[in-house]
Amino acid sequence: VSTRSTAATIVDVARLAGVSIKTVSRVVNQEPGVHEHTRAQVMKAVEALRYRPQQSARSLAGGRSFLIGLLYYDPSAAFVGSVQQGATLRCRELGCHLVVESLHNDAPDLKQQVERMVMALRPDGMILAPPLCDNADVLAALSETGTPCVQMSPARDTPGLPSLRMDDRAAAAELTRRLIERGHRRIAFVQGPPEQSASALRLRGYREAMAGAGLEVDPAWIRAGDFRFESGRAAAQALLALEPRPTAVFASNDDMALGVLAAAQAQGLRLPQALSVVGFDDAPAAELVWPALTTVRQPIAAMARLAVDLIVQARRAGHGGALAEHQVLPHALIERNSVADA
Amino acid sequence: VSTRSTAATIVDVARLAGVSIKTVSRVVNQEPGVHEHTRAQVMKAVEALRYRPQQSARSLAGGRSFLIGLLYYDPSAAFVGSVQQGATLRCRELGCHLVVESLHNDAPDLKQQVERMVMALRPDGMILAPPLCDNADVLAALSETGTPCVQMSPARDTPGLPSLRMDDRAAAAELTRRLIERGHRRIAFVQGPPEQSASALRLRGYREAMAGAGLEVDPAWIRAGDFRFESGRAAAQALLALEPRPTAVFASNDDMALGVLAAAQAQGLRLPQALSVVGFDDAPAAELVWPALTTVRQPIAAMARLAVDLIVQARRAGHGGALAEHQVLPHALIERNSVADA
DNA sequence: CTGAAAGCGCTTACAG
DNA sequence: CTGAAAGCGCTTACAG
Repeated sequence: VSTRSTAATIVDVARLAGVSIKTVSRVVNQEPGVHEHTRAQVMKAVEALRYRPQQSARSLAGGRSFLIGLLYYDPSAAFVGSVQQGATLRCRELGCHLVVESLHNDAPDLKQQVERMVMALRPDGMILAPPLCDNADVLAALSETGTPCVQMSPARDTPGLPSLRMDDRAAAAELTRRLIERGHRRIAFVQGPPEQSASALRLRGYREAMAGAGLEVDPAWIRAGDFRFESGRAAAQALLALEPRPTAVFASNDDMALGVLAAAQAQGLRLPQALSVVGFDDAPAAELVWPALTTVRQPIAAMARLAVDLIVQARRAGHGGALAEHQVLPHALIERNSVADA
Repeated sequence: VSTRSTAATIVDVARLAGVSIKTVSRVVNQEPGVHEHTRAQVMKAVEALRYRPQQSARSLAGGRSFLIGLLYYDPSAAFVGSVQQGATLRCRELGCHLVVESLHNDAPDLKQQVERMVMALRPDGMILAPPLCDNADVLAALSETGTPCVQMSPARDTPGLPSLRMDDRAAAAELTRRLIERGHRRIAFVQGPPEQSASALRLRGYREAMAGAGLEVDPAWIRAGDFRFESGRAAAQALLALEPRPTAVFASNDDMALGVLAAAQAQGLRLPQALSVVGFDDAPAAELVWPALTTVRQPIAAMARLAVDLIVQARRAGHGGALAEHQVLPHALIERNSVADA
């Protein structure tokens, strides 16, 4: 015997409270202009019947679905996991729900896939994780269907398209300065892939800090990488062969930093004394290795919450309500055990 | 100018195709009993108008929401990520969508939270990741609301509650046998936490394989752990102090195996020659370390797809349609570089 | 093989 | 401050 068929509707509540369904609707949606006594009466009926408004009916009648979409490409990326976590929590607080969709960034029918989802679900808004947030097809589908969306850490800002990010350049500079404070002078740098905007920004921050401390950067210290473990390992092998050897390595992300750690340990170096290593992202693995990685924590949870807030606000303001633009959120330096004095 | 307000409805399609909306509905839902010519006509109109049926209207009228819920606790768990990935992909193929919800396993109002979600969304079914799949409040809320659900790797099976899992015991035995084949005799084992059912099963598999090869298990080789990195490291420190030293360590999961690796390397051991290590789970980090971990890959993607299939089938069979019960899916041994000949 | 009618459970726009 | 009416876009159950 399913309780489903017997679940209370707005009519049941109205009857029990002795009011019209319109009044119940007002109370449930916290609209103003209801007598306090009436409101209490209705709430009592709501509790007694355990009434919960049904999303599909509200959506059909009201044009708001209480659904927020999260579009992402790489599900294993720590970034995406944190975005999702932050977004679901905020959604619960605001009474909406998160629908997730994993899409290939280079799928030929990507635009159609997005269109299909949007037309079926009519989400109140979409959160776009990188790199999908920079995908022209995705943005076109969303724009054509009039779906509000928020870009998370996009490669570049688009006028009229709200985006949330941290300051990669500033964080990289800070991290580099921390290394310098610990006495390091020969600090190597492993870059991220050129197609990701964060790569250049982090490198710029590093250079800025080095220059600010009056330190020359030997071009041999700068190695290419692709944000993956292997590239970090390869870069470290080259760096460790240098004479004199760098005393510290700044890897543009944690996965590569793990590669640097592995390469150094394979050569029998005692860490962190023989080589200091820092990463970026505060990936889950960052504290699962030895030495635990000093790194930068992105304000992803805060960004995700804000994204949900922006969408809900825009919805309240009516369709096409303009979202606030381009915000930069504060990051945090996480100091662990991978840095020693030079 | 939002395209939303002008999106085609079933009425538009019916008019263009010169049929009733009921016929359009039949074609769109692939119901039998429509003349081939009529079907083609309707499809043409659907394409021309780019018509997509709206979830909320279908849900309200038909009692199927095309929404599937995924309930999980720890978002950073690799298991959950894989489940989600497999589920979203299958959902897309079947025309439904995945709504995710992160819940604290010990939240006081857990039951209400689940109830609230279910009453609002009326999902066609729920996928329950561990440890939530064993939570009495969650199961009660789902059962009371008549929501079909599938347990992923539950601690124990419940009659009438469908579950999907792998054979932990068999996999652990296989992995142990592989170690034995490589010449290892003194194989240590790091346990998982006692409250997780997989812990006991993996230990049993290990013991079984050892006994099968006629090898005695020294009680000192069995160390307690809690599935976390640190516990693996601590266990390894104790094991490496043994005389004679074990030549291989079977850690009950990858995170602990990483800890074993770290402890061994901290003592200057050359891996994998001086110590073979195997894990369990094939976590993302398993191939990000050196030596890359030999481990067991759970059939999570297959489990997730199956879970979606079961829910969709049950829905087609009508409310409360019974789901198939208790299936065990095949796993895979992933051999990398962390095992050397003894 | 096809369609006219009723209704799912809400919100909107309008009155009073 | 409150309510009666209409309608959102579909599917169900029933005819023919």
